Amino acid sequence: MSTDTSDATASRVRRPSVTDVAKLAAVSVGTVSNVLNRPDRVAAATRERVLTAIDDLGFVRNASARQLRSGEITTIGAVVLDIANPFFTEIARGIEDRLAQDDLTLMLASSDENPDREARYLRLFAEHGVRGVLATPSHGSIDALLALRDKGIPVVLLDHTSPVPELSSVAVDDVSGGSLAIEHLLDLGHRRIGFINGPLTLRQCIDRRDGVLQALDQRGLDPDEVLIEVSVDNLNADAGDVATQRLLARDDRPTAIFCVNDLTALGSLRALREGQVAVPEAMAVVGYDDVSFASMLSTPLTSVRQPTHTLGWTAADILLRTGLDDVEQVTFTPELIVRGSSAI
Amino acid sequence: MSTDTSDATASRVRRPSVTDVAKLAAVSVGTVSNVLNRPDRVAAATRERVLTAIDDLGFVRNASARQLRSGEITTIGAVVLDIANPFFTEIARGIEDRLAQDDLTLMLASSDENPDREARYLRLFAEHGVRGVLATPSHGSIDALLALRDKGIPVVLLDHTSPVPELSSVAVDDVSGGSLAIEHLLDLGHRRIGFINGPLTLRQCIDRRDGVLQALDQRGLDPDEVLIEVSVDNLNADAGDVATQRLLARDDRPTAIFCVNDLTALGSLRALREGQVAVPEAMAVVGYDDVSFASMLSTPLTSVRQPTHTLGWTAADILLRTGLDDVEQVTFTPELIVRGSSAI
DNA sequence: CTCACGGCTTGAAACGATAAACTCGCCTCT
DNA sequence: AGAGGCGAGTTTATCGTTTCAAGCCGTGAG
Repeated sequence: MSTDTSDATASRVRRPSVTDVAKLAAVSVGTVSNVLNRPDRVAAATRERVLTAIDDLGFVRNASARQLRSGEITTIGAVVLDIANPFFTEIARGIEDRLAQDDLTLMLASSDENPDREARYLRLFAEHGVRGVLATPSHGSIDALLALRDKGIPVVLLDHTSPVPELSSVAVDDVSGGSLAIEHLLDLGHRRIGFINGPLTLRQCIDRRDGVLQALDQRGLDPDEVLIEVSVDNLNADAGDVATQRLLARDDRPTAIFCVNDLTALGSLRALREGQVAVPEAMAVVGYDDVSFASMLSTPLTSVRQPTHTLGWTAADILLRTGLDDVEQVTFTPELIVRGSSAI
Repeated sequence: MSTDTSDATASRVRRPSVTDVAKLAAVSVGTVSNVLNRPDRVAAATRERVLTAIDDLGFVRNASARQLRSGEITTIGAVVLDIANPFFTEIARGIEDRLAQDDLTLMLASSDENPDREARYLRLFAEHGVRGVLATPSHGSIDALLALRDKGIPVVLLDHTSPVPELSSVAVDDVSGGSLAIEHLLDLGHRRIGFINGPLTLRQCIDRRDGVLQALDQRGLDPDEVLIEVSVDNLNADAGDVATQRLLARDDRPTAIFCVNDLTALGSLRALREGQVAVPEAMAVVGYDDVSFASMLSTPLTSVRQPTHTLGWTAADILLRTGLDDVEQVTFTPELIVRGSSAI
């Protein structure tokens, strides 16, 4: 029995290589390579022999050696802000679907809005020589991405309009999304509005805020009077919960809250329920992203919808179509979905 | 402008290699390699010179060549059933967190319950020579996973008790989870219960069903009388919606529904709302997974909670700790979280 | 004065797969 | 009959990195 194990172990020590296959099939390595890559150049009988040998040995191509020699690459890398956020998994899905068309694989990583983590993944991708990178940049990582591009790795920004002309990007117009949300609340008559925003190091947060301010400006309203801004570090439910509690504790409690994304809004709704604040009667809530469950919440959530799947698909498509040769900057337009959390 | 582009392209043709660095720093390639891997063996002055050269050239290690020569591997692969399902993204998170401790990277892929897709990813992982594989097997893929293990790639099954003694696995006891759910409904007095289950090719679906049947048996109830089984192909909201409509159309409409996962339950709740069926008064609903938003739904969802993050973390931990040397099969116990969708 | 030693560096041989160049019969065409 | 072409294989250089035996050189012990 112990013999069994050690035998098995021994046979596992080294993966069989083309040389082993060649030996067993009594041909040269070149022929094995031909069977693998240009089967039509090999006589049927020989091909059969080689294939049997491959089967017998359990041979699997070594991707490293293959890539080293041929330079052919089948992987592309993507860094998103948070893999636990449905918004990003839907994007990932869009990416995967586009890549599958070309038989490519996705290396998916989550930066957690942490520039160090993002940098680490970008380095890793570069070392692996990925065919290209899709990234939702966090603060200050544009330079790293430009450097990547200069090294010959095509980059497409995800959910982020490129701040420089050299990078392709796919984004949703978050400024107009921010306007959409706040105008809706203003139309409903709200004049004290809480705005739970994420760190202003994130482009999404900056833009949505700009949209909010623009809309106020257009109506001649003073942001200092209308808006109560609360900032959170993470764009998740817990952060939204805490921020909402802060808003509720204030003397000048707002009558509406605009949350920078749906996860935050989820937490906000939780805090409101626990604080026994009626939604939308005592407090209207608007979220952003329109994640799949937004319509199913205790109070269906009004939210700004973005074409997530299309976003990912398009980003991958631009990457594969243009490579380094061209720059394309696409912006989609968001749409407000009004539900029970704001309208009565 | 077009000149700009072509210039840039030209400079990108070849990535700088250790040889280039060595030349610039006027040392041998061996020294460069030492700076990279065993910096303490290199004199400080030399090390500085090499590091500057690396910086100047923008040198990035070639992971393929590195892996080819040294055999050292920093990637592990994971195939889950559906990356859009929060249950699996939480698992992925657990995996990532464990891997980060050892500075390893995750290649995450989604099989969509499609054995061909799964097989393709497994092959890809094998070619890349990953350090190990975590997989939520779909129907019939156990053999492929055993073959992988025989090739020297450690495998840990994810959310799946190993049917064979050779494979490590991390799972939640879905049989007892199924019992938990159905006993809860029986305790509430329900005697006609709809059971929206996924394909019986999925182990999760089989086990939860077994748990249901066991619980009925234990109470001396006849499954044929109590249970109305409806089968869906996909474990998502739309499938749950359609299945629920089918249940509602029946003459012997049930008074409760047990959905095999929360996404299905989400769809079920949607159908019930649209059909104007009061939950839980006219229809109790129990889900499975306790995804993050289960508590926030229009009717907070009773669900069977699983330790998702821990599941992923443990799977990765077993993989890294034991490798091929040992087999560990861990089973966690699920927990019923009762909420408004079942209790009045 | 020699020799051994230790710190630092070098140079060349791998790793596994690929592709270009080449060999060797054999057939066809002029 | 000789040139040329073709099909089926083989040989071999090569990708970029790591590793390892070997070399160099100054120092302290014998």
